[in-house]
Amino acid sequence: MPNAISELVSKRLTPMSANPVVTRFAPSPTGYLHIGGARTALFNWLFARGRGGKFLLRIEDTDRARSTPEATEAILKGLTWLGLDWDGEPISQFERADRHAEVAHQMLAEGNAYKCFSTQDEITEFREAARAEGKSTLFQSPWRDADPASHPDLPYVVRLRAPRDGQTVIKDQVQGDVTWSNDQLDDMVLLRSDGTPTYMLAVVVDDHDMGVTHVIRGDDHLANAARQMQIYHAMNWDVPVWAHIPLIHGPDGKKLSKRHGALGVEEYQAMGYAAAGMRNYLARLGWSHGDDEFFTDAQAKEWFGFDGIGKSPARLDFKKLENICGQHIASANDDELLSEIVAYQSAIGAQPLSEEKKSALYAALPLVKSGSKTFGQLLEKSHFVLGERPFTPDEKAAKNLDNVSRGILTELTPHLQNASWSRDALEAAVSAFAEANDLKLGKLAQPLRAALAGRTATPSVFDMMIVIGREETLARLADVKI
RNA sequence: GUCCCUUUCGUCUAGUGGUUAGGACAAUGCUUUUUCACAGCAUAAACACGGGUUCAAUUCCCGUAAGGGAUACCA
Repeated sequence: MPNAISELVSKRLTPMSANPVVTRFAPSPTGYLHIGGARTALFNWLFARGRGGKFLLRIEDTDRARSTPEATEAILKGLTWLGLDWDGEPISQFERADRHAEVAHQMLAEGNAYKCFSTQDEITEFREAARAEGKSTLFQSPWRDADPASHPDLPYVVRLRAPRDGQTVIKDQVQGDVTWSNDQLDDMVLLRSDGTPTYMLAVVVDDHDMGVTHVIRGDDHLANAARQMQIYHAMNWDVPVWAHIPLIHGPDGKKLSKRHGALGVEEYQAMGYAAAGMRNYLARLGWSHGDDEFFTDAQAKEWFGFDGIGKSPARLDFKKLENICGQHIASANDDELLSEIVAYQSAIGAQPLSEEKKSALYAALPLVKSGSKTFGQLLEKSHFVLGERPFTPDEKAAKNLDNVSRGILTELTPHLQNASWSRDALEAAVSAFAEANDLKLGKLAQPLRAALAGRTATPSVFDMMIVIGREETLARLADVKI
């Protein structure tokens, strides 16, 4: 009996970890890249990149009915937006079906697997009966020990001859030691009756062939790890280090649904979040490094490890996401910020900015980036350089442009005409005018703001005047003149 | 049904056999301010419950409850 060993034990971080790290992200292309998948990818990326290892991509497209090239495209696009770069070409699991079958046949030849001729109807019937009686629904194939001479000439599946005694323990980096009694694990199907490999087989073969050293994935796979380990053992292959991370839940604590959070990452891009902020927020969800909340990629790569990963599922909190993104926008380099904004606009299908507007926006970035949580807010705040004369004030701004205010602005205009065009001089001129007319600065600044930007949320009026220049400032004031 | 996992402020989390249980987001109030925002200060806010073990339990053990996951010829 090849599987007579009574205990299968996976390994912990072993001295093997001195070898180069190889991680992988293995999405199935049945839809967009959702936020949970994105975080799994991020963790794998962080772990590999922080250790000079490789981060590979494998598309698990063996489910032909549900897999689409569009979905693969969307996933790659999502990862690219998030800034998670992978090594080499993505591997198609489907294309490796021959190799998977080869391994299954090897197991068959070595007696670690067997042909099972039970039909699905028979199995279903068995399970229903077992459930009705409250007994274990684990299917025990009658063919496990059948004499090959008795095999009928019918379609069959290949099943693993799994150990029935003893236990299987996964030394998980996040969950700790998790133990299954082997009698809880049935003889899983390796090859379907049409000869195609099952996921369980394909994952193990691919991870092995790709040289994956650390498998970091959602804890919905924890139970799979136990079964997969039996395959590793049957093939006498090195077992990777496993880390099963808790899933992400929606804000209500329920499983993610379309209503809250289970959006494609491209939706997050369209909502105007900065990719760096997204990475930071996602990394912080379920992982921590002391009290650090805001950090760079370089820090995350250096700090990230299994120790900091929590065991309980985390909820999505858009407020915090916004806050973190705002901090990243504020601290971003202007050139990178500009190109990210351009990408954002194209993602939401907005008119691309002219070169002229782009440089105007670039000049305004230092003024608008500190208070903006999303690119949408940043752009809105930048209206004073992006809009065209004559500015149509929005509702709130219009309130600051009643006849009285416009009269005041008309009187103020000559003082600005004569002022030298520096921030200090302008501020002095406006303050002096306010004082002379017994006005509070705010009384004056609000209409001025409305005239210059047509908005109420803008940078300082003096900063705006510097950015748009004397001529434009005076022209905008002339536009609202009585 | 069976198996596995989880549980610290509303949320993300730090943390420890003896702490005033810390931080962040959100909330509230105040300060600053030419608006929004930013910033600063302050307030409120948590160890799921029940048993043990212990001089001492949020921390260790056992239950209970609640949540989640797995139980496929899906991935």
